[in-house]
Amino acid sequence: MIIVRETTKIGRMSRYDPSAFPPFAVTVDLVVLTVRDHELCALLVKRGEAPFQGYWALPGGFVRLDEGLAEAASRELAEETGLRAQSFPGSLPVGQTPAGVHLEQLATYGHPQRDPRMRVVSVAHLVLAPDLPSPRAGGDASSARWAPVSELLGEEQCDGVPLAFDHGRILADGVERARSKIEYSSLATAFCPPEFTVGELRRVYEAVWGVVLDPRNFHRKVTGTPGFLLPSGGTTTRQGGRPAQLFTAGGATLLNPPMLRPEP
Amino acid sequence: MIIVRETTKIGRMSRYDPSAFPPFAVTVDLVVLTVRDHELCALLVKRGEAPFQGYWALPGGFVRLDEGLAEAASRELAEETGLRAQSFPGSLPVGQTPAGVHLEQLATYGHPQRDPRMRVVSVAHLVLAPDLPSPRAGGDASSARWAPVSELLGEEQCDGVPLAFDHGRILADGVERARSKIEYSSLATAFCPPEFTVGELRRVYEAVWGVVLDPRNFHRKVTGTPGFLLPSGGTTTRQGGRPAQLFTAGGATLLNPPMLRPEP
DNA sequence: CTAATAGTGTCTGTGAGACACTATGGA
DNA sequence: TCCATAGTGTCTCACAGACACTATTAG
Repeated sequence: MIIVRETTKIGRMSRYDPSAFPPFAVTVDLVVLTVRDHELCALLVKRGEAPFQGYWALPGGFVRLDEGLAEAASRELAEETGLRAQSFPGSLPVGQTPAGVHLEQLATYGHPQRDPRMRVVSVAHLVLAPDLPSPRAGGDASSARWAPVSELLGEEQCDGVPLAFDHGRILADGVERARSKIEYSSLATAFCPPEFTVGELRRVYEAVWGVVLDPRNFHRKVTGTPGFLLPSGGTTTRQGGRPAQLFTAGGATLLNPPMLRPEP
Repeated sequence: MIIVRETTKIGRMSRYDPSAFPPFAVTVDLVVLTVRDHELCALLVKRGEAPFQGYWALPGGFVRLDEGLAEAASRELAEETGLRAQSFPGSLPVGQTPAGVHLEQLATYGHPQRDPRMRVVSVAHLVLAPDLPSPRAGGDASSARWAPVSELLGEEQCDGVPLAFDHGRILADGVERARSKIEYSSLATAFCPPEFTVGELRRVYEAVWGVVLDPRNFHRKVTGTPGFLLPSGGTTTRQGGRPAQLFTAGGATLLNPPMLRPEP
């Protein structure tokens, strides 16, 4: 039987007795990814207090008792970067602003010893943003930076030092989510400014996947997928060469057939 | 034991002050899916106490302070069904027993009002199991049942009554995860007994997707994908007709190219 | 025999990858 | 002029879907 009424034993209490339950702290952590200078980068903040004082960590913070998880992630994002990401209910919490900043729940990490001081369960969220001017962390610019994920992954370290807590694993999971999700969705446009060229979108795929794609086949593929790109009418030569058409993200979210990530 | 010292300033406390944090209850809920009689079914338990007394709900329970999330899900699964699912660390917590029972984290649900009594954050997990004899809920068989998801979804109700809490949405998310994951992984074998035929595997796909697949093309596809199926040598006529080769699940987890789910 | 399922072979259309070729700007 | 990038056309191979046909059991 599931129900036990003794409230003294934390591990064996009634399943839904509201007066006695094991108390957890719940936080949100953010994997904020962008493409800068042909490289996939993640936002890191420097910890100012123990434990892991002086280590780089993912931005995040406590969930308040009166706010939802996506709401908390959104608030932390705004507090630490000034970005605004709108969340709305859906099949798995996913949000996207008109500007293209994308927020979705990633996974939850709750190993009993992941925080040495107390039992913390962290609901990690993934944010995909276009290239941003420069990070600010609550006004303190020196304690936040964009770090290329290639330096962070593999060894899971930053300047030779691992990230705080289990943030190396969370970051790796977030990067893998982003890499696989741009295969079958139009999410790569979240890394682009409101108007972008096919070449700029291709460079996003190349940076996220770390590969080189054939420009001609890529062009044929993305312009031939209905709903992926909407021509905005204008052109630009900001990449040099022949003027390129400008596009905005189309309404389609799922790409069928998907973009294929080349094998190693 | 963790003590909350400052209960007055819940919303504005220091990010990592261990002596003061908003206290949450953390639970795991389980979306346990199986294929019975050509139908995708989910395990439900009947609630014996308020709120939602008498309603059907997903199995689940509190996470203990000394166990991880997958561990808690595993324990609840064993307590409520007798199944054993092994969990191990990986990119997003995923586990699979030799017998094929598969456990993975699904998503986390933490709307402030999802439980009317207190603030509960629930980490939902997805379990895929082969057809099982009959459910038992801690020995109380009358309070657990397999319900076809077709009756539960769409209207998100059961016998005309919705599931307790937000379990209708959690179930819908779990079913969608299962439906999409058998496209590009060999996870459909988790619904099969240790040895199975190509026809039995095809009926799993048909039940989960709710479609009819061409037996010849399906056979060519799955037997032609390296690492998906391993011939076990034996044959069976349990489905009638010509004896069919028996297979076990191969080592491959990702199918490339994927199985294609037919359009409506 | 018939019924049922298992398994193979063949054709066709779609689309990805490779790559030649043309188009249009700037230095 | 050269050089860079944009964009089109064409060929080939892989593979999904449709479906004819054979194989092997039970009844």
